[in-house]
Amino acid sequence: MANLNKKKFKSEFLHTLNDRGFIHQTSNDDDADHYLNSGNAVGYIGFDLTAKSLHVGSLLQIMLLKWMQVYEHKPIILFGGGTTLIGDPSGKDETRKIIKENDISQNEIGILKVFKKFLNLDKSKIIIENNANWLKDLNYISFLRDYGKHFTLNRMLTFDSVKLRLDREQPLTFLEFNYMLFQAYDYLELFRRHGCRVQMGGSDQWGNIINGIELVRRTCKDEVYAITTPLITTASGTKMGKTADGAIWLDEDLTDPYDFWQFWRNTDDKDVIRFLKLFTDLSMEEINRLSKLKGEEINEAKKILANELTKNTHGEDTSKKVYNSALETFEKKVISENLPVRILNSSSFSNGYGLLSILVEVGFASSNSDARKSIYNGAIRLNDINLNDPSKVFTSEEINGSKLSFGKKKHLLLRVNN
RNA sequence: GGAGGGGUGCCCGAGUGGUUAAAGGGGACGGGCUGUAAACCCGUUGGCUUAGCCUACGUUGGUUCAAAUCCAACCCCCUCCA
Repeated sequence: MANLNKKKFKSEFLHTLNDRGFIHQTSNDDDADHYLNSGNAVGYIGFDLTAKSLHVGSLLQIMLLKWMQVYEHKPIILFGGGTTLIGDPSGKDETRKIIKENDISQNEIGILKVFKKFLNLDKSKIIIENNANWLKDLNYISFLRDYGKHFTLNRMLTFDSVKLRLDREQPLTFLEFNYMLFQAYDYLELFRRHGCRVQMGGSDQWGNIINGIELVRRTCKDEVYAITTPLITTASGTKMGKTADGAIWLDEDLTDPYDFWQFWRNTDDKDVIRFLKLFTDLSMEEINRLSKLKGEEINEAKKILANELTKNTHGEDTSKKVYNSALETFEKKVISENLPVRILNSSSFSNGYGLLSILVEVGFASSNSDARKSIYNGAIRLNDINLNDPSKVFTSEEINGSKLSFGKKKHLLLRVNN
């Protein structure tokens, strides 16, 4: 692979991607650059339908599609309605749970909702496909005869997705082993149907994509390309987008916009500039300016990161609101009316509002024991006053409208519902 | 099908009859210091009506005053042989 940092791309699309740190590997980059320079290129990214929405781990791929639209290429969103029935073994060290077909179609609806926030879904600007359309009715024998003959086990066994399982002594079923054939076939279908010549994806998709390129080459004698993005980890080495409370979703019903904003605000110093390049569309000039900030000033860049992302994901009004609540809570140190509200149902607290029960109810503790431990650790405050008596019982008046805090960063407004 | 090795808490990994809710490390969370950062120091990390009790070391039975530790059967994984 060429040294991409020094590489000059002619196409604006690849140039921008390279500048902003999106590119991990490309296949045949001179030809790909030429193709993407000619305007109206077609490129796709596949999305599994394994969850009811997308989280920030998918944001990088969404941004790729967005940059395609910016440079007037035509992106394809490929929903893996068919492949999700199998489960991609890439990067997984254990077999995926089998997902029901009904859930898969529900998931598609939720995921489409996310794309609507970031992309222009007008039919002239984007193609939305679902590989169930061609995979579900495939004839096994003819598929094997037509396409299976292009794949050798010798080669398939060398792919990382396979090796990982074998090395870790985890089972890899034949079902999953077939996944890569289907993804290769997807690329072929999209090439035939839409002239698609670019497939993008995370670096763990490299093997799958290369298989597709190979299949197109063998069956159509034509050249298509791969672009993979680096695996985004935080400075502390963890996978992007996971917190103790689970994934950070791009859906306000799954992750409160307040928490979404806080997630970005809490970015490690060393990650801020990289994330601004990857996850926002701020100009490089602006980002370069921010990269000169030092020490405490970096907090300004973090706020911009959080504001931009919240704006793009949840809209301008919501972004302003959660920004204000952060200012009030962390800088003015007042009880912000804009904090996430948790309603306590009076019927569940007929014996008074016991502290342990409240903590479990709002999700600050997983059990009463867990709540006790947090109290012991000095993590719990009500209106900024430390609570250290696990047997404390409040009246509804004491609780209603109060701010309950877990640690320094998690704050909720309590409301009592009669 | 045969021979051997192995299945321990979120993960890795000690533990071969009692003082083991289970060493150690990692991760995570909390406290301190800070800048809602990093690093560092300290604490927590099965559940409950918490000075006590209950459930736990692949599953099910058994031996024993006492089992993660011994025995039997079963399930799963790995290696070598067929």
